[in-house]
Amino acid sequence: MHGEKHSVVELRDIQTVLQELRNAVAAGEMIILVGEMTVEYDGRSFSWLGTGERVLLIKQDRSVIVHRPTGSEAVNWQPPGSHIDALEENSKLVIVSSRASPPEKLKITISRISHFHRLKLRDEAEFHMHAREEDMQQAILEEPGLIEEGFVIVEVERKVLDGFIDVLGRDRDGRLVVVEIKREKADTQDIDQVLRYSAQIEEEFGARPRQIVVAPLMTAKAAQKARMLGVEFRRLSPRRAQEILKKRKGLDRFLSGLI
Amino acid sequence: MHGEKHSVVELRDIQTVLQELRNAVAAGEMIILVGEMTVEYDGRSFSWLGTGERVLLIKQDRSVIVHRPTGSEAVNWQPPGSHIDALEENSKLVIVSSRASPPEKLKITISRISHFHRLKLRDEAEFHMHAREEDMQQAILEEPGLIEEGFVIVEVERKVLDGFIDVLGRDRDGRLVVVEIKREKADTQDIDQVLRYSAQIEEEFGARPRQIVVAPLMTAKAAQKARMLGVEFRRLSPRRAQEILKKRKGLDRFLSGLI
DNA sequence: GCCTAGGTCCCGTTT
DNA sequence: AAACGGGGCCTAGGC
Repeated sequence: MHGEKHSVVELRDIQTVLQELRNAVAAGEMIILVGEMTVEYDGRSFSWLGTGERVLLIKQDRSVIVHRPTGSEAVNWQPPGSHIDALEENSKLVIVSSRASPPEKLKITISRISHFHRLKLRDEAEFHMHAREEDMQQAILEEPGLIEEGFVIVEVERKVLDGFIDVLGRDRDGRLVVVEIKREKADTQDIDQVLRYSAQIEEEFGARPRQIVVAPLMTAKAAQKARMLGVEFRRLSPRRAQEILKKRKGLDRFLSGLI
Repeated sequence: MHGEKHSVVELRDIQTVLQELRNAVAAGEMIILVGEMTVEYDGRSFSWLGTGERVLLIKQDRSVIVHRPTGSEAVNWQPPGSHIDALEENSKLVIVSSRASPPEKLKITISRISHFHRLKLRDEAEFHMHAREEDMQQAILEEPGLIEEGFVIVEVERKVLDGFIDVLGRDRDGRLVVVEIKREKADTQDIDQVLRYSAQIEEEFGARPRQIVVAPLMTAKAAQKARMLGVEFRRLSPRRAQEILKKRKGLDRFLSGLI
């Protein structure tokens, strides 16, 4: 770690911890603090968490995260860029993180510290994620036949009044098709959504489009609703979409190698 | 901290770290590890994160969390209860967390360790949160007049085909009222939702109910849609609901003190 | 700033 | 297990 410092500090050195904390925040360092604390939040809602032992992270972008000893989610947090204050109050270390918009404040009152680290972490790596809805969309753009023989793309992410149509296309008969893509099991709301979009396309183009939901599965209720309302279903999993894209990429490389 | 152990371990002691890790997991202790690592995830989607310095938490319930030096969200994680394996691979420490349903696997390959802690944290505190939608509902139940003079509750969380009606009531004229509560700004989908529920109530009771959306605000489009379709709006913020509840609680305490 | 949608969302609750 | 909705959701993208 570059310029790394670390130290274990007793709470009686509260002024030392305060100084370390302020210096670390000013220097854009990360802080890991383990200890006994209470946490209050006041903002979009408000919450109270009584005394217990937790892990506090203050990151290099001044985001603040409090983790309890169980659960994959942080119990309290403050997003990056917030203002951080540290002070002594009744012989306790108090950290206040606040931001103006939306107005919210996180107050952490620390009564015992068992670990305190300052660190400057270097992490320039890119994060790549695949098998998302976007990959399914991309696969359909590259192979419109996934929808059906003769399907052609008209527009992607077309804005309608209150949302975006994943794919707007035409079938072999020239009829408009509103396509809604779901990475996971499609539910009744997804059926509602494609119908909402379809109604707006109908109003605009003067002809009723077909509606197709693309997903690996549908809930039983969604399937029933879809049948009743004439919404069609095409099975496609994000995983298969990803495989299709990989194959095409390999093919592209091969073809460009030939030139 | 009770039974606390901590140690800073060099990666050359990889077998020692392995043993510490396994013992800690077996003992239900929490691990904090800071170091250089790559992270692969394969499951509901898949992701790749190249080498960089991060903070790894393995919690007492075997949830796994990887934090980068910025951002309030973890970059990779695995939920509580997963199975954790630790092994040596090409002179690196590899931690694999996996679960069967849904099938997913997180592989963390650690090439350098700068901090390693085992800790048993005690945290029995209850977490309380207020000013949520539930508080708004509760306030309406205790003071139906918040909806309007003469409003009475008929049923709460009534199940309809694809959802639950927050509050079903009757106005002073005995007409049914479908109430939909939103903690934040209500949007067009919320208008659709209350109309969908209302249609089902109409079918069941044979009379068209009124529809009321309770929220602190509405988006402009939602307001327009509501006006067009006869959906009414009552302004109520979660904050005010919470204050009303607090006042009533104080009053209850006062009255019970009188008995 | 508002609005909209995706996410390995997580989490609780109920069937 | 599946389904459903809330959440301080967070985050990204458009306008």
